[in-house]
Amino acid sequence: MARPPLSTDALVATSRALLVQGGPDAVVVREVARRLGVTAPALYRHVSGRDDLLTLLIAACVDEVTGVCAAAVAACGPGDVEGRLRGATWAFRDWALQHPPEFGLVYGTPVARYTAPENGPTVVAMQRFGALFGSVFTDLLQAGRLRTVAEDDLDPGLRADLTAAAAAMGLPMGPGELYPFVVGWHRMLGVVSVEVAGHLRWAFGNDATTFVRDQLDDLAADLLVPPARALTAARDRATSAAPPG
Amino acid sequence: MARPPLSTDALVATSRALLVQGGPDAVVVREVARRLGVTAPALYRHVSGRDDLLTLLIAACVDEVTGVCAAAVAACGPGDVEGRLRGATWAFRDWALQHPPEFGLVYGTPVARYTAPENGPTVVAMQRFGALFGSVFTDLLQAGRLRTVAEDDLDPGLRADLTAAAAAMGLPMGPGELYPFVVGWHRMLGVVSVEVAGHLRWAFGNDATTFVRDQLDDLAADLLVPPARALTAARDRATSAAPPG
DNA sequence: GTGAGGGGTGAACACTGTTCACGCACGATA
DNA sequence: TATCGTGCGTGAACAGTGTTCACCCCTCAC
Repeated sequence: MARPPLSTDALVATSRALLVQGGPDAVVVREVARRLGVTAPALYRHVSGRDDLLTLLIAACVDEVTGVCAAAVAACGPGDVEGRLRGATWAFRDWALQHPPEFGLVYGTPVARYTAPENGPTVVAMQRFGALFGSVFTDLLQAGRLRTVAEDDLDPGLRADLTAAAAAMGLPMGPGELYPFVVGWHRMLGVVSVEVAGHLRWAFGNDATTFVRDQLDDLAADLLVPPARALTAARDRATSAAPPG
Repeated sequence: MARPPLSTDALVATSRALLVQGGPDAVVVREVARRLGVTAPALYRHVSGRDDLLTLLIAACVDEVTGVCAAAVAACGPGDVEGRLRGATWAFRDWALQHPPEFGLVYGTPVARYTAPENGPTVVAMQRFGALFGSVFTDLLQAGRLRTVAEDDLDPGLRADLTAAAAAMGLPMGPGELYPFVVGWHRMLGVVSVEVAGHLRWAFGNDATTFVRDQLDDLAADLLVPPARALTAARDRATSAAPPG
């Protein structure tokens, strides 16, 4: 009886099922093999070891969360830059809450002894994810809705880091414009991490949704310029960049 | 040759050394025993298993971080309530950054398959930790420096949760007064978690200190009432609580 | 002196990741 | 057609893990 060949997708799906069921320690080479109707050494023909399995799994999860965030962004009207930010943020939080083991694997405490391969699938997946949020913020910037920071107000070391980071990511942003992007990423990831890890249970039991929504709303309020002022801000940008005439 | 008896402290210290050196997976019963000049089954006379070892280790780490935060609080002048908040916050962040494995064990992604024993040493240690920050916030409140929120502005479910939580912790605070406490804890833990986990490296390499200081300063600014206004706020509280006469 | 028990020992069991020699079945080639 | 090479599987094995078991020794109380 011909067995269909082991596909990478099947390896990842099986590993993920184990991860969901029992945490990272439960993704065990022999069990993955067993579920695929095969013995453990067979997996080593397709994957270099358990770490490689985790690498593929992490990359798949990052791709998935990138997908749901991208869908939320795409669902917004063409001019609704604020909706894109809020949609992507909430999509990220929802995915995290619905997939705690996967979230923990990707964004939680680094897995012991595991280090992602340089320029491997995980880092390119992470770059795609970063690019998505980068596009949301560049849209905000172009619409004049991003509350930027004056370069002179930035600590010189910070300014240098931000300039380098923007260049590395290929984002058309100055340091004072990348700053709110980093703040947004940092605070959003923090808010979601703490919720998913359950460190709010002492206050809100098993459902901190309304509190977390408040927190993410506050974050958006800190990052965004209200639409009214945005008009003049956008005009200012336009006139300073290319004087009319 | 008489061997000194195995002390719990020795078990914890040895386990912690292994944790620091190689992450949670490296705290291995046989190796702990080996380093104590004993075989593995001997440990089971003092500890019920590996989970018990982790429980003791987590509790010890929580006690340690509680200690450094308490020291920072104690170092402030008697009236310096703002200094207490900033000192405790920064002490927490410093401890976390200097002890990433311990921080990850305590505040990171929950360890797979490990669940803290109900009312065990870890939860009482956590309660001591919570009580310390609770005292900082009650001091802020009494000094009129805490930016509270009006009860009517709180979602009813949120208000109920906060009321219950304040009662459970024995804090003399209404829901609108506990709210900034929860916000402070949530955002501080998020900020520190993300930094320690290294999820800021893409922007700041290995030293995000100045950025994180900015973030914690912003948090303090959101939580605190400036001293000038605090005078009138404190007077308002005093008069409404106990009219002079 | 004798019994009780705290606290150690080696052996064993069922797991884990990983490697090794082996073998089967296929397609290309002489 | 006969033969080779190779992709892909197998069972056995090794070193390591947490944990339990029967055993034993040393000390202390009576």
